[in-house]
Amino acid sequence: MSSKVNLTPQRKAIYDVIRESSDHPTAAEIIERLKVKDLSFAYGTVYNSLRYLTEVGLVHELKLGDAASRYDGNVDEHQHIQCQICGRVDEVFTDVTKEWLNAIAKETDYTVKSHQVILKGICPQCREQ
Amino acid sequence: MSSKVNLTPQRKAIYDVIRESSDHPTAAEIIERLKVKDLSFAYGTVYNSLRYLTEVGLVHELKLGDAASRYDGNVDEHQHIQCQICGRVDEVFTDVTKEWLNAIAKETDYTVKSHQVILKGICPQCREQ
DNA sequence: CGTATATTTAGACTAAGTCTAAAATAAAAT
DNA sequence: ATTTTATTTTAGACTTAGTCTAAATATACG
Repeated sequence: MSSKVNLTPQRKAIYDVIRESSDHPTAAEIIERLKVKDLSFAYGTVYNSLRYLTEVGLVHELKLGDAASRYDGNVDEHQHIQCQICGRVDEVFTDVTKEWLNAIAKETDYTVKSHQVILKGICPQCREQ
Repeated sequence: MSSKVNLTPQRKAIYDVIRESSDHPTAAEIIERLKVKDLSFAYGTVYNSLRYLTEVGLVHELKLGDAASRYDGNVDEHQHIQCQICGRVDEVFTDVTKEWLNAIAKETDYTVKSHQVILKGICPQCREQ
C-alpha cells in the first residue's frame, strides 16, 4: 500500500487548483482555473487526473446529484450541504454516529462500506433576501 | 394546494411501471418495461412524466451518483443502500435522528430542507461469493 | 542506449437528459 | 357545437459530462 504517488506536472497542477479552491470546483471549473494560469491540458487528461487523484486519496469526489462531480481537497471525513438557491456547497463536520451505521448493517444485512450524506437547504445569505 | 393531479395515459402508464417495479428502475429501464407492454412514448415524454410525477410527489427520484436517476414508487421517508458489486439498491428505514439534523443546522447556519443518505456496501448475496 | 511502461493528447464517441417547434388533446368560452 | 386557449405529446436536434481510442511523448528499467 501507499506505493509512491506519481504526481506528473499535469496532476500536480490540477491538485494545486483543487487545494487553492474552497468552493469544491467541478472539472469544468478546474479547467477554467488552469487556463487563468496559462495551463491547458487535454480534456481527457483532466478527467484521468481527477480519477487518479481520487483513487490515491488526495482528493474527494462529491456527487451531489446535480450533474457534474465536484472535487474537494479536504479529505478529512466530512459531509456537505448545498444551498438550493445559489448552489454553493459548504462542509459539514457533524457526522452520523457509528451506532446508526451499525443499525443499518443490522437492518439490511449489508456490509456497509461508505456513506455520503447530501443535505440541501437555504444558506444564511440566501435566507436574508 | 394539492390541486388535482393530472394523470394522462402516458403518466399513468409510467407510474404503473414504477409501482410494479421493486428495483428502482432508471428511465431507460422504464422505457424497456413499457415496451414489454407494447407502450412506446417519446423519449422526452418519459422524462417529462418522471419530472411531473416527482414534482407532485407520487414518486421519488434517487440520484445515487452512478449516472442515471432511479425512480421509487415508495414515497415514505426512507434511504437507500447500493451494493458496490452488483449495483442493486435496497431500502433503508433506519433514518438519521432529528437531533442530528438540528446539530447540522446549528453548525452550518443553513435552514436544512432535505437530506439524502447514500450508503454503499456489499449485499448479502455478493458477500457469499 | 534500447526497450518496456506509463502518461498525455486530440478528437471521436456515449449516456443521460433537455429543448424546441409542430401536432395532438383536453378544457374553457363563446 | 364550434372556436379559442391551455396543456401534453412527439420527433428529433442539441447539450452536458464524461469515457474511449490510437498515436505521440515522456519516464523508468535493464
